[in-house]
Amino acid sequence: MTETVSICWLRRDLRLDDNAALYQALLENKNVIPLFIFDRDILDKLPDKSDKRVQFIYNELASIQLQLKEMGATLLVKVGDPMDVWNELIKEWAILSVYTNHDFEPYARDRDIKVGALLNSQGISFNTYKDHVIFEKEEVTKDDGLPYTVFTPYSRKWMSALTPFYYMSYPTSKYFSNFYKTSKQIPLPDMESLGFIKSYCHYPEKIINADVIKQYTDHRNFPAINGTSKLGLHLRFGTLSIRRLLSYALDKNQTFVNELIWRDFYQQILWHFPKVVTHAFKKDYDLIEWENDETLYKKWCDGMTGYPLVDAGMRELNETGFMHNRVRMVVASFLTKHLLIDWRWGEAYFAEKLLDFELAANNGGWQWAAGCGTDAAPYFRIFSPAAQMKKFDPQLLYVKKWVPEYGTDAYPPPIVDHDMARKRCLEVYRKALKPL
DNA sequence: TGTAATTTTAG
DNA sequence: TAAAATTAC
Repeated sequence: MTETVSICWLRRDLRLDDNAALYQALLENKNVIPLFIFDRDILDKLPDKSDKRVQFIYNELASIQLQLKEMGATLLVKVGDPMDVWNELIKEWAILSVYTNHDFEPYARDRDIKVGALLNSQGISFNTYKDHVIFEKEEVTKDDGLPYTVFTPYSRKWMSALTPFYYMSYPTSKYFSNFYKTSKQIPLPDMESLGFIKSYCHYPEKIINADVIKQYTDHRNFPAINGTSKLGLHLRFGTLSIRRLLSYALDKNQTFVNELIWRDFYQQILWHFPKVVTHAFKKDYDLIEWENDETLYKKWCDGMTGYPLVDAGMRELNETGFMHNRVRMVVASFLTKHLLIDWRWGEAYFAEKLLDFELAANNGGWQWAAGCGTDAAPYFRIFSPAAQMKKFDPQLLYVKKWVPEYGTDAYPPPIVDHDMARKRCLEVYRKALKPL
């Protein structure tokens, strides 16, 4: 191979449209090849071998492959440890430069430092871009340059810093002629060779629903209403550009925009405070003496707690890979505060089950619920599952959909008494946080 | 995006 | 006396 190529490494940005790294790659080069690496380290840790997110990635790659084929180009898909793969690629191709988008997770940061060093040592430039968020890293900080750890002032600064520059789409398609041209398509490895079983799943559509955005403020808290966008999966894997979604929502609904700001907020928290992956943001909270009762944990997982709203949420999650956000808060509060089970257990369960699982947001949400996170609910803010149900599912439409036996003998009695659990939680938290 | 107990206020 | 406001956790 004598002709040089440039590679655009896709990760959580599975689209050809409005993609920062791909735009730069195509603008500055000819012979651009998009690449995806199925990372064995990540795949092998997934306990469910029919994981629907792996299938989602696979489907999207197949779709990208098809789009490229129509242009006489191809996608390159590799399987293995990223460092091994890059060592191979260096031998297989005369690589001029590599382009990719930022990923703020500790594992990804470490990986990218290593890959960058390897490429640079071979005289190959490694160019990285912001794509996944509107503002990253130090772009929105307090006046003294320190990161915000409270949402409200962060969101104000975020809004005041926002100009169209930050949500303009990258016109990638203008430069599609710069893809590496080949008549022979490189086939995708099949799911079996990745160690997974093909699964068929109905994924939330990549459609911005005008009514949902318009009515978001009034409808978002009611799980029986289809009032949320369900776009989390597409934002997670970059099948929808955050810039396109923001520019659509910006003049329509600030409440919805705030949710997108929460997304940036937790990404920058993860960037500035990577220890949150394993530790409470407020470190005294790591002193809480969790009960960690495995039997109760199992009942929570299975939606058999005897609290209808909690059980409805867990059953929705188990069956669909989705849970309404209001209910996510309720089940998280219940696990940590009523059952006194370590928030990391709940975080791990969500990570396994949610199609829209995103480390930054999931970790932020769980630490918020447990009270130990940034801008977290004070520890004495304990949701009453019954009161939440009365407020947000007064007709029991959501509960009855997921817990049809509610109200019959078949439904289990509560696994803990609310009053007792509430008082116990206050005591246990107070004990750990006494020095405050 | 909290709840429950207690106190105050309107009528 | 019930609703509203306040307070404590």
